[in-house]
Amino acid sequence: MSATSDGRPGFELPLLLLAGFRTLIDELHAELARQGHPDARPAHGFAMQAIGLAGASATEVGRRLGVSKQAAGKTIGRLEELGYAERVDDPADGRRKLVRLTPRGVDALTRSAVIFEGLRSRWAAALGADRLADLEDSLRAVAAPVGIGIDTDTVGWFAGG
Amino acid sequence: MSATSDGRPGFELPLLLLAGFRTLIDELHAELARQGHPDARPAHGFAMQAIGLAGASATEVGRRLGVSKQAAGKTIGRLEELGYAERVDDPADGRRKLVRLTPRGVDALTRSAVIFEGLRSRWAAALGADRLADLEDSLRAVAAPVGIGIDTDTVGWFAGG
DNA sequence: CTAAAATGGGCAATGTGGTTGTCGAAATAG
DNA sequence: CTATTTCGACAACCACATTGCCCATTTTAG
Repeated sequence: MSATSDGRPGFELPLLLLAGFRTLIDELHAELARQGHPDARPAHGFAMQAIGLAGASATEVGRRLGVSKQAAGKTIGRLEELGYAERVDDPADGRRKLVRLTPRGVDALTRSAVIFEGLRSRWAAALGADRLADLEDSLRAVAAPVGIGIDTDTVGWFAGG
Repeated sequence: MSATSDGRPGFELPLLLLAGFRTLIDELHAELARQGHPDARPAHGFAMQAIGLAGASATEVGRRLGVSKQAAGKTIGRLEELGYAERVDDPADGRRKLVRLTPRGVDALTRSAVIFEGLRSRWAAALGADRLADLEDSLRAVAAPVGIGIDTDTVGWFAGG
């Protein structure tokens, strides 16, 4: 039997993946808001992840996120305004400015990791640990690889800048 | 053993879901571009889905997409420019304007459905039909429900307008 | 039937994010 | 010491979303 004849319309699959993603991110941010980070947005989380605990240059952040350095610079500026990151001059290179997470930024990142673990545990409890592991394995097999430095040009990608 | 101790970091799950979604949508649009719709964007597809073959009012489209009527109106304007939709006065209600897909819009929607079926078949071949079905079942169980009228305020949701 | 309320659609202003182009300052290559 | 490359930022512009406001029309209330 063909894979298209088992009664599941093909367009449902992307919707389910998106719904799963959104569910996790929404719950993350709801919890993050409760824990003192009400103004953190998904885009900020990805950017902070790209900055990392070690810090990085704006260009490097852009590279990790898969966006232009200008876009990265703007997002970093936003994180600065929100108190999540700061820019300091690189003593070794007068052109560069090292972007570092503030303690508040580190706190947000740390809490996010904990919350994500909790959410995954919830899914594991609902589905069974092996079914969840299988789901992850499956996605890893068919989806384009995701690294630590994610691809987060999701906004522009979706809207089509 | 706890679900958090099986070596899989929690933050990978949302990334995998996003990667899966993006993979499908990217491949859809690559194929759509080959088939005569090079300027169709993901957002347009969702909007056309919301308009549907029967047509709808701008307000209704906004409701289905989960965005304001102004936002829906602007997206519809965009679809008009691209030749995918058209606005006609509703003879029964002078306030309303019925948004309808043009033949080109219907073509894009029809082709999308076919392409999605093909993509799902590819996944089924790679994973096995039952593993894919199980993946869908799992997501259906833990993710917020997705209807026909999807939630596509994904852009603003992500960026935080 | 007329006046008030609700509804549909569009305009304007604003916010967030992304893009390309450009430019000055600093590092590096020759 | 020049020439090129790289970093970071500014400007202009696009796409999408939001809220506030306004006008036309339909519906509902009195």
